[in-house]
Amino acid sequence: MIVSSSNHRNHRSPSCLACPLRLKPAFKDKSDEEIRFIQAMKIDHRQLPAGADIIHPGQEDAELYTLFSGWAFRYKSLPDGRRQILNFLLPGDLVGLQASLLSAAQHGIEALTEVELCVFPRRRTYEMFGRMPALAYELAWLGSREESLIDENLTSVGQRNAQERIAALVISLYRRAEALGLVAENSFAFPLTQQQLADALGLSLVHTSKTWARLRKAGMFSLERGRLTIHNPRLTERMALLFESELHPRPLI
Amino acid sequence: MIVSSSNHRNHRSPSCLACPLRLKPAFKDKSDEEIRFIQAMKIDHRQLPAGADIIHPGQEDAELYTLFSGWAFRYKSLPDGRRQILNFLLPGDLVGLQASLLSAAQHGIEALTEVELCVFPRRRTYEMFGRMPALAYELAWLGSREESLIDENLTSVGQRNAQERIAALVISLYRRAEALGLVAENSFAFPLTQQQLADALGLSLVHTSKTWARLRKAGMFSLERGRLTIHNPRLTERMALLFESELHPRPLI
DNA sequence: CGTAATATTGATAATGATCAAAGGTAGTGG
DNA sequence: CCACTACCTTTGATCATTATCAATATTACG
Repeated sequence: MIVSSSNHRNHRSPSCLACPLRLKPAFKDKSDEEIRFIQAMKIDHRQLPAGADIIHPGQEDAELYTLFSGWAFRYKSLPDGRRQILNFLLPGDLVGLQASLLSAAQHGIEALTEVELCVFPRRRTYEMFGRMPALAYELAWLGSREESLIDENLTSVGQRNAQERIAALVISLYRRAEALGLVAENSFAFPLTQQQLADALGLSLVHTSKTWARLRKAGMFSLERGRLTIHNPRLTERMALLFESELHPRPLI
Repeated sequence: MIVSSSNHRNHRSPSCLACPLRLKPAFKDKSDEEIRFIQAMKIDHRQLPAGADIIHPGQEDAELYTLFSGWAFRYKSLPDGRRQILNFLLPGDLVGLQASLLSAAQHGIEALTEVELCVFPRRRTYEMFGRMPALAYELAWLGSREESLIDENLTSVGQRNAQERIAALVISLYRRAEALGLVAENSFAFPLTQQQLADALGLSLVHTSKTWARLRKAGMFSLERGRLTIHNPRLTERMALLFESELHPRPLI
């Protein structure tokens, strides 16, 4: 399913000034002028069902989006069908910055749940750099933050074993959900299938299922009616072998 | 070894207008005005030996660099010493964009060979966004290109087997060297140790050595006096399972 | 209620990790 | 120029983790 069909246009487009995402702790304060500029740039507000393609691999005219609600993921596929999920996108995340700066998308982006997207014209990205440097800087900042997330995933897949990878992924999503105010009593909505987990972790479906079950039975977390509860976040962080950059001016070894 | 020591300052700082990197096919044309602005921003030209830290993990005041000559790599370490090499940096690449936009470096950057760096003040990055939007856009573009490289590495480490990973890494470096005009008769300078290869591929040193030897004996490439020759680049690309995004509007599966 | 998608489990195979030891190579200093 | 050292590479043997195959629950949904 391709985004460009207009059936999903939502005419009750919310005002950016009143955007609920502005209230979240994770969001920096923006001036009203900037918000008005964003509002003027916004050309659409779209709703898409779970499983929809937001950007398909190779697409050359991908617009720039902001994820207003729901989850999505970026992925890359090999010619034989294997695919790697690169990172997950949560509300407030920028969608398609890389695709709109490069001439063609080197990856796909798919809606994981039903999503709402704010749509901005890629053609005017360059204009924005000229007229709203603070926003352009913010864009670059968001891009760097995404890169940092991918760095973390690459480190996971390259160096951690199955248990550690699951712990790292789960705690990373937990922390992000927490920053958005989506965590209540250590639990948050967790819409991933095990196939998607496997594709993100670089593991087979079967091994993912077994390791997931083992950690669940060991009491690391539980999953009920689509909500994941992390019983001891700090412990999970330690099992994921997180945190080193703060400690060592030079890598240990 | 930390970069900030001034022993490595080189007072014969070359003019940006005459920068040899401007001549390379990979570089877009910039106006003389932009080049003069870059020249004015440039505060130093540094030389560092192989193995030197350019940015260390957690560093908060990392400057922004351009790699003038030599190779470097970005990496992340786990508390127990395992490390993942995230990507390699070749001449003309931006060094430390992520570190200068985020409050602290989430990774380290190390010189792989002796390097020369052009140094720009991180404090003035923001100023540049206001005064030279075209350059700011270029910066964001370079950042996206780096992210795209990491996406590719993550896909490799998550989905490809040892042979395919080696083929993919080797061909990726080959293509980048080619774009810089560093390839002659299918061969280019290749300064990596097997430990660094292993850390980039997410494989053990021993398995890397064995697989590397197997591919060498199978005739994929040869390595003599520090130069790698790829005997059949197209074939190597196919063995790496490269290229799908151009072909499929939707992933096969 | 039936059907398709998703999750679980057991058995076996393959890939890659670890351990250990021995060659190479380059650089240093006598 | 040789000997010494440190680092890097190669190789064989064994072990562990993860993949694959196959069959059976379970859940979600029209």
